[in-house]
Amino acid sequence: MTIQYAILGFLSREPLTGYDLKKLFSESVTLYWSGNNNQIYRALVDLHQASLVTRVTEHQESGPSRKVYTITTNGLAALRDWALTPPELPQLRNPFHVQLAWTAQLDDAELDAQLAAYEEEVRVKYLMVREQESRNTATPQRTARETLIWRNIAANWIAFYENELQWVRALRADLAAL
Amino acid sequence: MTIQYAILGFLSREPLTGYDLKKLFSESVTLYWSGNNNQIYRALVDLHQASLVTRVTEHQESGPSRKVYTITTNGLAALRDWALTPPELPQLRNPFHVQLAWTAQLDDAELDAQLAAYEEEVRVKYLMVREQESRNTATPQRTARETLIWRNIAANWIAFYENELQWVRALRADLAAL
DNA sequence: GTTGCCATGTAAGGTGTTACATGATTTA
DNA sequence: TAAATCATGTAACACCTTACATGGCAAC
Repeated sequence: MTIQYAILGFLSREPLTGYDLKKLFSESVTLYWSGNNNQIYRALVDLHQASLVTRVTEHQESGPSRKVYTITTNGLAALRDWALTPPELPQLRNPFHVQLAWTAQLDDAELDAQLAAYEEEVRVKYLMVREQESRNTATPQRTARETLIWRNIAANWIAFYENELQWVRALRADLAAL
Repeated sequence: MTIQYAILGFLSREPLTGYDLKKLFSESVTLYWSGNNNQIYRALVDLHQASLVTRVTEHQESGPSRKVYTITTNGLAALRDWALTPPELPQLRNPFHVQLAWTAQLDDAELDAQLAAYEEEVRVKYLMVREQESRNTATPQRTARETLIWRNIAANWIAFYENELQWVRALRADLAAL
């Protein structure tokens, strides 16, 4: 359900094609959709049927024709209504916790190897998020308020991975001390 | 796929029924399954077919008959193999970020009301997690190492919500200062 | 007497991912 | 000549949630 509003959000800045949206989603770390076609193209059909967007097909000489979607006033109203909807809690799922919880059969070295692998994964992701934020891709910059919000969303992700790194390092140290 | 291993993990401590597992999942904050019947009972059928668990039906005088599942040596081996599997990154999805990102149409008061509502939701959840951890439910306590791990998993969740609280409070202050 | 607990399961539907399918143009 | 990019879409499947269905017993 939410991906439709994420799409409406992007369209509230400028008209885009499905392909554009696909790239925006797959490049973004903060938006959690993988940018797969199935969801995006279906969502666009739904949004169009609900009159929240209009569609114009542009035939190009070189390359395939593109369908450009533009948000309608209905769409803007829907986006505003949704923005006033009660906030949901973040959903965190950490399969590694489940894995960790049941490592009774592993010896100390095997356990630490798993923790080291996790630490490395988190470190790489952390650097990726930081790097992407420093390049500052796709930030709206419409108002100072919006810029502040977008910077803080990115900061939230950075803090999350920092927290995760600290945690796994502390756990490894505690286990070594045991 | 992972819920099967989470079930195997619980069964590695003691034999349990589907109903027991359902309660364990729905009471646990760190395991992210809602504890719905559909997944659990289907997973148990699958595990049984794969010979990772055995099933014994106990007919009770008072109340319905219960099917008690016990892990097999195959099951223990499967759990061990899985514990050595490469760790996955945590998946965090925060619908509120998406909502926040597109609040350009809201005025300052409306925006802060949303942030306040989010802060309150996080605060309540945070207190719940802390409270549950202090009651220390369902901790295995088989070895010092396992106890340390379980305490740290809980600590990770507490830190996560603490981080989220700090973040939203800082953001509200920043926006107020703007 | 209605709610809650014990205990099993099924149905339906929403959400999300990977892979498949097509085909032209540009870049290495 | 192989690959990446532009641009659309479909198929299959995994995952997860809510609600439905049944029925006895205990507690308030």
